[in-house]
Amino acid sequence: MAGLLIGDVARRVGVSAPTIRYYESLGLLAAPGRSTAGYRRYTEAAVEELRFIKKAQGLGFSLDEVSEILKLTRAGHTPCSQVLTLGHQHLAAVEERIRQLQRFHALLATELAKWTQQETSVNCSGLCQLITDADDGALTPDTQPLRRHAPPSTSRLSGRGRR
Amino acid sequence: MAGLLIGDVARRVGVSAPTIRYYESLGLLAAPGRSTAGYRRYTEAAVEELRFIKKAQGLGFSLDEVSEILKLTRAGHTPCSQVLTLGHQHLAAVEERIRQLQRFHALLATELAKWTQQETSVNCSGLCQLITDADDGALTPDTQPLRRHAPPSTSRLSGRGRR
DNA sequence: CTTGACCTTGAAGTCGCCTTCAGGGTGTGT
DNA sequence: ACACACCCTGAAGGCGACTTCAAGGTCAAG
Repeated sequence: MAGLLIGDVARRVGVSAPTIRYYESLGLLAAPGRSTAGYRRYTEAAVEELRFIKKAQGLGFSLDEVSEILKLTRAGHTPCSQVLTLGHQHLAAVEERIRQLQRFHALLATELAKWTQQETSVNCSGLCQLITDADDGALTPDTQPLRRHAPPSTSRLSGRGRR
Repeated sequence: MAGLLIGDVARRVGVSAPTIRYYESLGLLAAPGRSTAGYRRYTEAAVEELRFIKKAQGLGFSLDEVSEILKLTRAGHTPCSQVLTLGHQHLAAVEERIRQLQRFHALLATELAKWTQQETSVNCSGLCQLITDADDGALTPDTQPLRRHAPPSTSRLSGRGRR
């Protein structure tokens, strides 16, 4: 009656309970009320805030940025112009990244095609030509390694202990 | 005369000296000869290897993968079929990532456009609408925050101490 | 013979975003 | 009375690719 338990919120929003505590520790999520036993008791508003955080994160904002936005919001300022600016920055970054990846894609596809053809004549003279021949033009200074594009993590589902 | 010092190699390739040592510690880069004083002495071949590593990395291979490729190469096997397999995997991953980013881009652009129009009516009621209104449809489970797209790091330039 | 820019090592710190652990309390059904 | 699923805290671990630190040794120029 006194509100949702952390696990309920977690299940509703689709994050883990420790994640929620973590957000609270960052000051991202306001500390909720507590039951006599010390259990966190959340309101629907808190669920919405959490959803907001997740959504913002999904939109490419870092937790730091989300934190900024929320601070401004809570301080009464409408942070939307800042959000807009950040948003445009993100948009530009995304565009750049897409272009980068497309160049890379074309390059990789071409190389792979070349290689699949002359399959037998494997002239990996010292260093594999596939890579050595790569056109530098497609490479940006800090091309990202495409991290975790298929992580065997059970995390996000967080389907631990249902009742 | 005995070869390049680690700093020379670093400057030539555009990485930091510790990075080179780090690669060596990973077994990525073969341990070079040493001067009587114990200084690493590199050959041009080593510079090429390092360039190879950086290029492979730029192509989206992780250091682990680069390591695999190099091990196979050194073992005399032409790793090209493996590289080919890895390459195809990367191609698929890149395609997926591009699709993801394009969905994200469309979403963000739409939201920004909406927002730029009704600029004045900034009704950030509690939580910024810009984000709250975002369509869930485009958000993938693990959309990546596009980390470090403009970090104030002096790292990569590594213009420390020239003589 | 000192200065200062280089080199050496191993260990620890950084970043972002959590997850996992250890050790313990709470609340409900049987 | 007991099991069992939940809750609490603070600390530590993990990923990937490095960077930074501490505490020294080396070498060429002035």
